[in-house]
Amino acid sequence: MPELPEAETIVRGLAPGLRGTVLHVDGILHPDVVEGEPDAFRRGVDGCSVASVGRRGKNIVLDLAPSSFGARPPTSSSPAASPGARPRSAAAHAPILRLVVNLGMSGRLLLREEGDPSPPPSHPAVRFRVVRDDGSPPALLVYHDIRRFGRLELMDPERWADFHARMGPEPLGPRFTRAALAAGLEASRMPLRSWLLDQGKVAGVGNIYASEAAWRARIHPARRTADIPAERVAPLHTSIRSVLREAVEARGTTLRDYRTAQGWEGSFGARLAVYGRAGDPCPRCRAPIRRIVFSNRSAFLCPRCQPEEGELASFETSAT
DNA sequence: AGTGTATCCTGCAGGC
DNA sequence: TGCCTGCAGGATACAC
Repeated sequence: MPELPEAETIVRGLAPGLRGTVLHVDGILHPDVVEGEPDAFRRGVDGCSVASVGRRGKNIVLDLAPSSFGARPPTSSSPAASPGARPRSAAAHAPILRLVVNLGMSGRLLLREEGDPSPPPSHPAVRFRVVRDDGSPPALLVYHDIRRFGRLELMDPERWADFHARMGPEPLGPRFTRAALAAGLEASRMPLRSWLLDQGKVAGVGNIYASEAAWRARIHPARRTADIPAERVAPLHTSIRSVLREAVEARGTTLRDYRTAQGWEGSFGARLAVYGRAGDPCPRCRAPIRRIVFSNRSAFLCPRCQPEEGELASFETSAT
């Protein structure tokens, strides 16, 4: 479900309330969402402070460091804490663990402050206590996931380096240049939609924004990337970035399950041009939007704006 | 190299 | 109302 804009929105919602706090695993209600041994996960997380909250592709990343005020007893690798020491001083040279959260199709990360009147999450999978050193009451960080396709993994620096290296450039970052995109497209025979969904090619695009970007760039989603004309690469580059940026500004797209860290819905759904709109008129040319299926997943396009250009392949289509 | 298929799981919408 | 089928924003392993 959640793609880059949704993950980015969650990160922005979590960061102010999580940075500098100490985490304790309060309960692992569904061990299947935790990568590896649940006990090891719990021991690794307990007592760590959150140095920063970030994102890589669709993944939410909490940088963890041994805390100077948490319950974790001092060890040979974490110098004894003096009372009142700031957490970040201990973090400076400590090996950083990373808690990487992939939300799958229906995952949510909800930060619930003490006294929050909203009803408790219906499908909690992992709960964390969020402890602050300013005397304020602890909050609750809940990983909620109806379908449990999401994963929480605690990564050491070596595992993180491998994970990071296997992922393509951030589409909103400086490495994702027009030239890099052109080279990547030319080197592959994949259909454009499959290429965009491949996290090793570019990190963070999912099925919604792949359809939207292809529509903006007027390229058929099944077009082989190596066959995309050179003059369409710049529009595609612009389209990928603009649709992701606009979706971030709108706090993401809520179709069903996605919520921000505060439990709110994203508003970009109202601005989708083609995704989920089979039969509706194309916002550009009024031709009916078409749904096609390939690689076992839906794609949406305007048959007039995004012609197949001689591709022999035919696709199962429907008007609804 | 790239595709189709199956798998993990639950909930919901639509057809009958 | 109830049952059945298909579908869903992701990622991976497998055979071909």
